[in-house]
Amino acid sequence: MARGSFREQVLKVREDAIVSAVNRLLAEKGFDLMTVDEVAAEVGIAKASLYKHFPSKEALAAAAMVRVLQHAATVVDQLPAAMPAIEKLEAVTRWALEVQLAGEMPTLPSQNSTLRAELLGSKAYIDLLMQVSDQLGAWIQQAQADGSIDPALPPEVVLYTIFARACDPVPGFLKAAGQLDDQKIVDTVLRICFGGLRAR
Amino acid sequence: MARGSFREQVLKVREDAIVSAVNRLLAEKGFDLMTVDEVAAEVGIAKASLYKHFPSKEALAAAAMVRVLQHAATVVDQLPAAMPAIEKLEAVTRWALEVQLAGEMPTLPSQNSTLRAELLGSKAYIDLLMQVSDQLGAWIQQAQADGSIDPALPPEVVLYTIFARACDPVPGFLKAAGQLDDQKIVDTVLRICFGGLRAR
DNA sequence: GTCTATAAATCGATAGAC
DNA sequence: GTCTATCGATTTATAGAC
Repeated sequence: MARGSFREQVLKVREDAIVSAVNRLLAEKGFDLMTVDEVAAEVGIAKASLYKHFPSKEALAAAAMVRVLQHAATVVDQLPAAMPAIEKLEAVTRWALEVQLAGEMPTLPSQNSTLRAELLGSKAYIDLLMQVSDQLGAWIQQAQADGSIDPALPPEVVLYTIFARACDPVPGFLKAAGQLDDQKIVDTVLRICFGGLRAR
Repeated sequence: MARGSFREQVLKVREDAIVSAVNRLLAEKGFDLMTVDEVAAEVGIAKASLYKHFPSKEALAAAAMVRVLQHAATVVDQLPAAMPAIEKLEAVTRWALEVQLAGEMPTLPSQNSTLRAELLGSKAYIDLLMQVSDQLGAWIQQAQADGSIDPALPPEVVLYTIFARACDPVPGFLKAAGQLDDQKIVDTVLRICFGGLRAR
């Protein structure tokens, strides 16, 4: 029925607005310093209303992580199939650095056990994480086979190193220092990640 | 007078114990999740007594950061003068990775403004930070001059990249994954930092 | 200086009216 | 579902006795 569908759409739009606010606040101050009051204020609704949509602060954070993983999965899917594996890996890493530098990459503390439990209990999160990890893992294998990535490196170290660019503090520090523009920061950090500090 | 000196020593030992507890807790759960109650409990004194030694939670964290910087300064000072600059940089980075992997590297959130103010207001912290940064900066300049570090990289990016190894999440994830022992983790992360992911 | 006890503020979460 | 108002728990920090 059209009326119900419309109301569902309104609900969807509101929840999108909530997740956007959570995403921004997570990127800006992290999970611990983000308060539910702030989220409600940014969306422009009462805190109690917020809890009608999401049952807990952890669920809010999980929703933001699911959405950023959806973005990542889209980026991964839309890379040209003909592109060499190493370039695909660089492209995804570049995307993560750009999102982070734009202040739109949500960051979660890996120590918080309550939050960990919520994430591990979210099927959407786990599925997306595995989907992205599997695709990156296949490219890493290819890149090591064709000799573009050092075959001596354990593949999971390569994967973690790429994932870690999403929460690398270096781009933020460089931006705060103000000497380099965003483009140069992304280029340099990407270059160091794949090429290392040593000269070639 | 001996009596006063003795009591001062007792005080010093107690404050060392406090800073050690703070150091461990900061490494384990970070600033936000560390509570002053926990610190007091770990030291075995009442919270009010703790506040007689340090005026705030931020001051506790700053004291831990000063001590780890003192350690870093010692490590930097004791490297053989004849060692090539690039090897000195690698040695310092290795030390930071080992300390972090041992769960003894205190980590602070860079977003917390109250904490930032406390650190920037601590002369001991600023002096040590500049001392270590200057020494590393000189080595970076040497290494770029002799061609062992890519001269195209902005020196401050190299410095930040090395500093960031102290809070790199990759070693912890690899340890949690359980596939590699500590030695191998440090070697691999160090190799990636200086050599990059790409094959040579 | 160390303790017990508590103040003061914040935060996650909920009750209940509409 | 949205609101106002508030609970209950936690946390930083302090008062005051010894």
